[in-house]
Amino acid sequence: MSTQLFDDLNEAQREAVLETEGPVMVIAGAGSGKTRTLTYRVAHLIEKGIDPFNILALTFTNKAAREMKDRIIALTGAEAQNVWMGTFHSVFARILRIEGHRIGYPSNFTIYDTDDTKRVIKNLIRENNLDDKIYQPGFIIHRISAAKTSLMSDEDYNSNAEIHEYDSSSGRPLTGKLFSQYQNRLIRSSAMDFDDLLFNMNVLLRDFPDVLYKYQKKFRYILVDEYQDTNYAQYLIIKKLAANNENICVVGDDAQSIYAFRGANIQNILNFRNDYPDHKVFKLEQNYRSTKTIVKAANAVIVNNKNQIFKEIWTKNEDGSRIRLIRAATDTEEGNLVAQAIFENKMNYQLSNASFAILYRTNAQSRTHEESLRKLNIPCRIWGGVSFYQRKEIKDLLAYFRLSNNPKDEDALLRVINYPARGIGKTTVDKLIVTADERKVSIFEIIENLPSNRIKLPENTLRKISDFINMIKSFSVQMKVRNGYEMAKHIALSSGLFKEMNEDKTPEGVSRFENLEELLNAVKEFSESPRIDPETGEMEMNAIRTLDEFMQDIALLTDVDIKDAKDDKNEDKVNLMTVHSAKGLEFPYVFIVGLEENLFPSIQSLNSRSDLEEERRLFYVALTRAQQKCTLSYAESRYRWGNLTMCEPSRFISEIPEEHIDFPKKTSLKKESFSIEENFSAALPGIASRSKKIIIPENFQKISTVNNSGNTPPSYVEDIQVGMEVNHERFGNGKVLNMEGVGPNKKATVFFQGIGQKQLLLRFARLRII
DNA sequence: GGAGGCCTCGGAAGG
DNA sequence: CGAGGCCTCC
Repeated sequence: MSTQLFDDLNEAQREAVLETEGPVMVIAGAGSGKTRTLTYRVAHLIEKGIDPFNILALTFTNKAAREMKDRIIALTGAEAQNVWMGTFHSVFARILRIEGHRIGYPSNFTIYDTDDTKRVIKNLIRENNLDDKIYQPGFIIHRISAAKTSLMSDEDYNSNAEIHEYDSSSGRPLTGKLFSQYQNRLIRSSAMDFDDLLFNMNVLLRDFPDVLYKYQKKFRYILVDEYQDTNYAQYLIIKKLAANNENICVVGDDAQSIYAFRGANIQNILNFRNDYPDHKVFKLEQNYRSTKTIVKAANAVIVNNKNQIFKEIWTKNEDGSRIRLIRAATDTEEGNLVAQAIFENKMNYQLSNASFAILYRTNAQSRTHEESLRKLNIPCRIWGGVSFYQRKEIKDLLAYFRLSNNPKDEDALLRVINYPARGIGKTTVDKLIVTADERKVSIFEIIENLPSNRIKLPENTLRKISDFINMIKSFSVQMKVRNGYEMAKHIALSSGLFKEMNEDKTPEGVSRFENLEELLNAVKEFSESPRIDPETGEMEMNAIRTLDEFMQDIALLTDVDIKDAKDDKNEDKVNLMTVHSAKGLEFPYVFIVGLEENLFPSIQSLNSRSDLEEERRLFYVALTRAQQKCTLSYAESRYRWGNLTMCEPSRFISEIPEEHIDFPKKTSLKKESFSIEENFSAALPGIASRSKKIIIPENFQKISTVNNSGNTPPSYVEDIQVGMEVNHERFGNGKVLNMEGVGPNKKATVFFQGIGQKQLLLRFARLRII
């Protein structure tokens, strides 16, 4: 196997694999075989006789970890299962479950995700009677997260004069107080948020020399993927763990750093040479993925960034076809043209659907493309978006699991104490919160001993609370011993959640119910898998897998990690995803859509140069996903939140040298625009009065009415009928030809024909007339 | 205490 | 547009 192992590598890759001792930095350009190098490096270590238990490999996504592990197992055999490989968060959560008792955390602590955090912060803002316009939850969360990431505790935060000055001058002097309250609430809930996992890991390594020593000894070889995306807290953990052996290998590409917004510090990779003076650097510059055209175009774009490590990406691959640019009149047309291009390529070259990817800047763009593809009967899969685990029904059931696993978990308790409704209302809950705050214990501890706590509540309410708590207590006891799937089903039934969901027969309700079943399926699959002892690596075939075991890392999972019963991932479908989630992937044919100023680059990035550089790196990542062909597209007008806006093509398009890109020949639209508000009024009296002014371009084939009237069913629709005459100054007289889906909460579509071949589409979506 | 109407306001990205 | 929150009414 060894010979084969090295035959598969080029010289730079081989050197990076063989240099196992001492600090090593691998600068890996896009498509240069980075994963292969990392995989083979670990395989080589195992072949050399290093115990897999002594190898720590950190990645950024669960998917990357899983794929790498599978490949290593394929190379070296099953013992590679024992390599400590996972995301920073999952590996440190695992360690914190073992060592956390030293800093006051039980091993069953709950991990709060961003939604949970947001709920807690919102509650605190309300309890403090603060104005959430000034104390915006998002802002407070960002301040707290940034502090934790730079290893600043709430005490540090509150005793720092400069910070206090900053918060005061921005009108939020109580930010530090909220930080402390938030932290107290987490601690009394036995919970950590994502930042705490990294923060507390640092505390452990800082304050407990024996822990530091234990893990330094254990992790003799450390590998870090995507090093350019590490933040300070992560950087410091790695540095401490590696301090003794210094067998550390970091792999990254500064040109693909796209997570500065969440604290990733590109300086970590730039400073590696200072941290480890004896380091060796290997640059992987040969691209195996893309055509010459794509590589050159990407190089020409990224060269516009000031901040970067010099490297020259090149390829032996063929020239390939030029990059194509699609210009569309509207977002809908963009979707149709892209779908059509996919259809044609598919037919002409006999390609599978999975050869195609549509990459966009924001998830909101996915819908148009999904619809366009469906019209041509091309199946597609949308990656990411609203995560499975963020759906309300899933969070609710998980909250029951969480609460049973850790009754101190206040966020879980508040979520389900009255859902499904059991007569424990807001007034009661507020009373409980106040009492818990006064006595500095968790709400569960208060309601566990309601009589002795002498809280004045009606007899009826007391009984309801006591029923609830007995139910949770019984769950708690059972969940440690019963089979996980049985237990999950039991909770879903006796909590009343299943019944609640099952009664809703609307399509949304049915889908929610199916989601719950899917979660149960995930538990089932887990319950049926063999248990692997984390210490010895041995498989225990007959061990009962319980629900509290399942709950360990649930907050760290994303929807990509759950096996979707309704959608086999091997099915042949076109891939739709954001550029961020496309990182690390490659496709023969890539479409980068929505290339408009204010969208890609995003409007928020345009104020500072560093943000714009990150957007450019993002575009670079998008381009370098393509193996064979790359097509760019933009629309000249786009609906955003119901408003039609005019768009300019992205500046990034013009950064591609003309020799590599085909511009569309004909101008499809003139740049002028006009308002048709008055004409609307004339044509359809009463409607335009409630419509926002809309601007449509000349020669425009489709327009929609726009309104902001909320979710009220249209009551007027009878006023517009098929056959009705409409007058339009520009398009002439027409007739309403068709109306679809008229009715409460539905969209009414009205077609009418104007002069010549033009057709106007009016969409009266939930329009209200006074 | 709860359901549902009505209005406001946001607007990216992952563990 | 649509999620979330407030407010009213039952």
